[in-house]
Amino acid sequence: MAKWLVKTEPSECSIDDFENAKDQTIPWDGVRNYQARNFLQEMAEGDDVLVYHSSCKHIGVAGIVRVVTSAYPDPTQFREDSPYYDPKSTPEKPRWQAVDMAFEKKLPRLIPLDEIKSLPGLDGLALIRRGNRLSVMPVTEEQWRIILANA
DNA sequence: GCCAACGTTGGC
DNA sequence: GCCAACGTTGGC
Repeated sequence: MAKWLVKTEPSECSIDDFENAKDQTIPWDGVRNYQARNFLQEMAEGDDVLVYHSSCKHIGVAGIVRVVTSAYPDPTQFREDSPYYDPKSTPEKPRWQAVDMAFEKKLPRLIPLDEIKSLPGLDGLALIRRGNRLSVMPVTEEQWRIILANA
């Protein structure tokens, strides 16, 4: 099973939204960056994902969700009324992918970004590379262990 | 609200 | 295919 980290603005979709949805799944859509999309495509059912809250008061890793589908064409790219509409996408040649995710758990406490930055052994993690804007990224077993050991 | 860093776009 | 202009991300 691969492991991942996704960024989200909690005002859009937070770990609490997942928890409140409980048995339902939430589509992870609206990703409009090719590198991030490629990672979405690599995701498989059963993969674990760290949920990172960005652009908010308490920035950091807030919980874990699970991938419950493989990637499929992101329906929002075809909807003209969606902020994620992409006129260059067609159902025959979709540009963007989505996966469905389900709540796994909320961490006992949020692990703040500055704490993650201070942990040794995370130099390779895209999240803390300077100027990084990637919203979907792989996490190695080692990085996963280091981050969660701090929860 | 600021602004550095980055990705994308489009003219040439 | 280059690169300047522009828009967006995201921490501070």
